[in-house]
Amino acid sequence: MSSETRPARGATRDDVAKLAGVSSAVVSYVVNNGPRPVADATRVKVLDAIDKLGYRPNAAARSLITGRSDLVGLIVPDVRNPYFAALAQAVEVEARAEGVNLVLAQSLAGQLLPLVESLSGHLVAGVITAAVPEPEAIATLSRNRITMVRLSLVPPDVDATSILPDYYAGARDAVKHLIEVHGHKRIALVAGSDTPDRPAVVIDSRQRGWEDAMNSAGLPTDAVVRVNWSSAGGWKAAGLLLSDHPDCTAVFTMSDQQAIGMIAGLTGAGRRIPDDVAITSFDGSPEAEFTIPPLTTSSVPMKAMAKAAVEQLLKGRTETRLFEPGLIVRRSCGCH
Amino acid sequence: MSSETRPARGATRDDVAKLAGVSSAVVSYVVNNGPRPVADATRVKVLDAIDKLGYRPNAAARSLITGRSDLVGLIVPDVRNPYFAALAQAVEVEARAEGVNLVLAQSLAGQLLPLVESLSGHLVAGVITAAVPEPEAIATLSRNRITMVRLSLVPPDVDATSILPDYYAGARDAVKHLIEVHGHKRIALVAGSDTPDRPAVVIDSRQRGWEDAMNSAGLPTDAVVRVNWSSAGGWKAAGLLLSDHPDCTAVFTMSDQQAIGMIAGLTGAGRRIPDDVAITSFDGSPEAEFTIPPLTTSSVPMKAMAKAAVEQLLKGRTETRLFEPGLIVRRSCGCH
DNA sequence: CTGAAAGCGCTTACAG
DNA sequence: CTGAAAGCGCTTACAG
Repeated sequence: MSSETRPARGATRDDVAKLAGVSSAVVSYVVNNGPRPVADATRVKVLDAIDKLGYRPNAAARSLITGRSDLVGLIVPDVRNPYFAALAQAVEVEARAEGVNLVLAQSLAGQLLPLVESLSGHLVAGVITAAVPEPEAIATLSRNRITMVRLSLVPPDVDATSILPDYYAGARDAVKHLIEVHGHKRIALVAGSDTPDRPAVVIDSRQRGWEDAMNSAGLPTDAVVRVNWSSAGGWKAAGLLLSDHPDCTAVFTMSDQQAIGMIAGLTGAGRRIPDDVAITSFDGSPEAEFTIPPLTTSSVPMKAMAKAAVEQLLKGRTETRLFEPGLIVRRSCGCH
Repeated sequence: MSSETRPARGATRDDVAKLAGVSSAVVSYVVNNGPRPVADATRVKVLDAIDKLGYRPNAAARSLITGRSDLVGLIVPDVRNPYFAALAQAVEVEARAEGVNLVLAQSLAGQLLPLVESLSGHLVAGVITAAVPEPEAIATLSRNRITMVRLSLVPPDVDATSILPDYYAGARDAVKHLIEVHGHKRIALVAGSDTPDRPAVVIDSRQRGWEDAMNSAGLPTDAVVRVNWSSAGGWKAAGLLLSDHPDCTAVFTMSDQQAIGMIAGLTGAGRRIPDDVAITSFDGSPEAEFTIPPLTTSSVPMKAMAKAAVEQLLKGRTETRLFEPGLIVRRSCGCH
């Protein structure tokens, strides 16, 4: 199944029991704070022995008997993408706070099934995914009764536990800002796609947010550019915008990475931001503060979402929850 | 020790054995391709049964008996930092190629000891760290006979297995480029530090590379700015450069994140890059392509390093290896 | 080539 | 409050 290395045996529970002069069951009671009470004097002896021996419970033995582990799988497309890096960082922090170790798996444009199979063998307490799982992967998880939580994954399947930002409201409010505060009438949408050539399988709620904001103001929604969710995609979108929709005075990009590439592309083409083209984005990533000009963006409450995801997993809840982004206003939209 | 959820029991080896009409030992032989040979006809029966039952070996039971697991710990300060994200991505890919699952742990300016203790309990095959471990953490690992590989960690302790870029040569060559190709005479160093207020505990080899390049050319090495390894640090460095070393015509930054912040800071202050201040950096991160202007940077061969780190861990080797960065020339240094 | 059996380090009824 | 004992699902000598 895998390449592995040297054994790493340390003191066992029996060693501790012997040194403390108690039975090994008592050591368990102390280590786990139950399920039987232990006299204080006994507890002290055991704790001393544990300390003296540097004893760590063997997670494998514990897993074997309890049928679960303190492992949770996290699946992201690619941690190099700053959005997923932020997501992974937040989930790791929340998981650790709950005593859970995070197994990182990247789908990198591949199938999730092998990842999920590998994770199942570890009796993971559950899987948090920010990548789209194919039906086979979902089936494997459910066969092994492993909980799956979708984090920031659009769109949620029906019945699936999802923790996600309110993409719709965030996008709508950002576009409204461009319309109502800055008076723009021609605002393009830079949509994200993993397969830019083909139309999206489902409409991203951010697109609906943009459309509704435009429609409410009686503005046209014909200027749509669909590119990868990356800086390179945004760069490409800059070119498409200038050639296909030269009359647009503003843009809403679905991700900060796209906005970063777009700024580079537009600036390289001699356009000034926000004077020639105003930009508002979505994500709220830290690097949005250091673009030139600094980027106005809808900030996703990642920490709260990560916490909710870990909680759902551990508590076994299955409700879907929406988190409101907040617009961080900087110079790229024309403010200041 | 931790919050955990529902059991996830599936078919066991005995179920497979029963269905295939063989002993459970034979199932092991098939699953593990050894250590005993199995007749082809028998193997087929077993494989069929495995398939039919959706059987996955229980990693906990296997770990318990073999004393090791297919888990490897990866410790980074913070995955949100694009450099560590790139590192984590590369290590995850190489680990998975070897059938190994990566447990992500972030030190986030805290101690490594609790992370290491948590990992030890899982009989991890080893730990790869890009964060500085304190002596207690090192002791815990060695007590549990867990191999530690330091990846891109400066400076390596004596005797520790380290996989790192040739910081010295990379920095020296980058600075030489500024001197020899572009004729700069006053080149500042933006050094990194986790504690900018205090002097660095050890001299980063990148600093020595800068110094030696300057010294060889008979140039002064008094312009040093020490800031955090972040965009925010680079932004701050821009201010310090303009106030403390206004005569510098070029800068070598130790990390791309710092360069990104520095570009934003200098541009915000009305300086043109590379005309007023030329910049060369270190890392080779993807976003360096989308700064304005695009950033010249020494590219670290992360994939090769990650592969070497995983290999060292699994093979139990302990040599230290250096990897040569390559200078990616873009516009920030004055080229093109 | 195949199988019966011991044992990895734990947890948890159960009995005291 | 404490302990003896069964058993989680595997691997691997050992015997056949």
